[in-house]
Amino acid sequence: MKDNQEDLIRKLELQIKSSVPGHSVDCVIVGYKDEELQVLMLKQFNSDKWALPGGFIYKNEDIDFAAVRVLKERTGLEYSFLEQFYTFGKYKRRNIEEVINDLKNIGLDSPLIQSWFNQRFISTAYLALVDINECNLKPKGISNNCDWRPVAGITELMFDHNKIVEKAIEKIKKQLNYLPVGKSLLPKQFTMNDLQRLHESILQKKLDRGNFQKKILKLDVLIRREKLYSGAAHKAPYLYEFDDEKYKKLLEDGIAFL
Amino acid sequence: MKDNQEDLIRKLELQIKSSVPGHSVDCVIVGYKDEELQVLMLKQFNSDKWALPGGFIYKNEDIDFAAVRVLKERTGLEYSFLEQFYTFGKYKRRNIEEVINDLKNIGLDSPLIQSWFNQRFISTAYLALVDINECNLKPKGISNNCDWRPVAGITELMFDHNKIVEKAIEKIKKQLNYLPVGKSLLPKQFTMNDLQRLHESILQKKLDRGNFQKKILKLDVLIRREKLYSGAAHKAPYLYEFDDEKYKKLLEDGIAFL
DNA sequence: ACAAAAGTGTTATCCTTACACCCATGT
DNA sequence: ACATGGGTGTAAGGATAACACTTTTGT
Repeated sequence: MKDNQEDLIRKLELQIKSSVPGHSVDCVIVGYKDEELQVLMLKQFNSDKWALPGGFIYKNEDIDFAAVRVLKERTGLEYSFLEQFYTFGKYKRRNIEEVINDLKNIGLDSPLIQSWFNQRFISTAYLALVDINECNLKPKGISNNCDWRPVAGITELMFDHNKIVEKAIEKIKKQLNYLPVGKSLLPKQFTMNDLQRLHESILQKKLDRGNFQKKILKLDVLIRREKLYSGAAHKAPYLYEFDDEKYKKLLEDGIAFL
Repeated sequence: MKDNQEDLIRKLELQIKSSVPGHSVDCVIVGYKDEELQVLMLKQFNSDKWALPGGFIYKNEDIDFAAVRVLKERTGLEYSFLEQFYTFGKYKRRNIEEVINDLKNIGLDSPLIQSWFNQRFISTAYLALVDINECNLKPKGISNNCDWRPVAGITELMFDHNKIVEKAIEKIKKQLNYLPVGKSLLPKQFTMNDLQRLHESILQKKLDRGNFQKKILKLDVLIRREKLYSGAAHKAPYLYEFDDEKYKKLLEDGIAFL
């Protein structure tokens, strides 16, 4: 137990020494489960508050790649939708006392670590859209707890992370207008109803069934597969999947669909 | 002359000491003149390349405010459209040798200054839309030249500034779909033709005169004023100005007009 | 009178919206 | 047979795009 702690301290110090000071990345990793958007959150430092997964930027690393690294570390995913969306740089965005306290509580208070976390940090935030079923959550390093939290039920987070999540969700809403986000958030095959409920849960409003279907199909990015017999007492719905070719083309052409 | 140089060095060193290391802001300040979008650019350090106006972030200053400060320093404007749009953090985004060389050439090579500019810098970029007629350009500090450059004719800039400008222009195009940018870029009063040409120069395509007029007027944010007699041999056009109240409301409601 | 550009009108077409209708399925 | 939800159809209204017509102005 003691050794483990020493190990952690040495590891963290090593990371600190090879990272850019004063700047971090935070990832809002969004998935979809139980008909709700979910954000991957973790409890760091034994804190009582949830926080976004984040990381430091190695001295010779592009910040975009730091975000890719964080995403992979937490979910195991290598390729996924990932996009920078805002940089949070308010002078007092972090409550430093809180951090130092948590560090002490968990016994990670070497001088180097203390002075590192005592800095002002500017954080660049990234939005990732992932298929939850493909994620391999692994609590790592100083965070002992890591789980999906429904967007609607998010309470007070660490620092300014509530604002970060808020801005990320806004971003998704806008994305929806020119990007069929289902490709990233749903499993490979899904029913039209699945897709509609996803859109409804993002837009927070009911959509007309018939019109939704027509609109999506007119985009010409879906392939209709065999029917899904769910065992329910009604017509079996078709399964759909995205046509990779056409999806790619849609992205390139940057076509609006609103 | 020597004293002046010493002064500059001391001033710069003072600024360096009170700034956050490794992070800067760059402003793409966009105006409209001669039927073209124009970007405010400057020649720093006697370099042969143009660069965007930028600045460092004081240790106790929000980054947003650093951008406000840069905008004011360069244009004299206090209130204007100003929005963060991207953070550029590639490891090798700046050619450090180039900078050090320029610093030497101009005689600004104290050890502190050298080591400061020798750092990796991550830069958060802001887009400002301004009315050129209201700007008071003032070359200041280490930059001896400062002027409006037409977007179309921009050649090779310092560092990754070409990319920054490119992304800013993309942003404006998107803005145009839900924000009548004329409010920020045109003088208080203008003709419908002025506004149309502005839109055309942003979208890089011709628009139908009749349809444009109807579309804009339907937005219900313009007030029609007296006619403008230009002395030309044709019907005099009306002057228009934005209705501040309705414009504000439009922004709040976030109404799309595409 | 005429050219030039401003303001307004007309029409066909497309897209959106609301809702109705029929179809397949398991009980 | 029937309730349930899936797929498709229709008609009204609104937006868009192309283009024509009328008006005002200085020469």
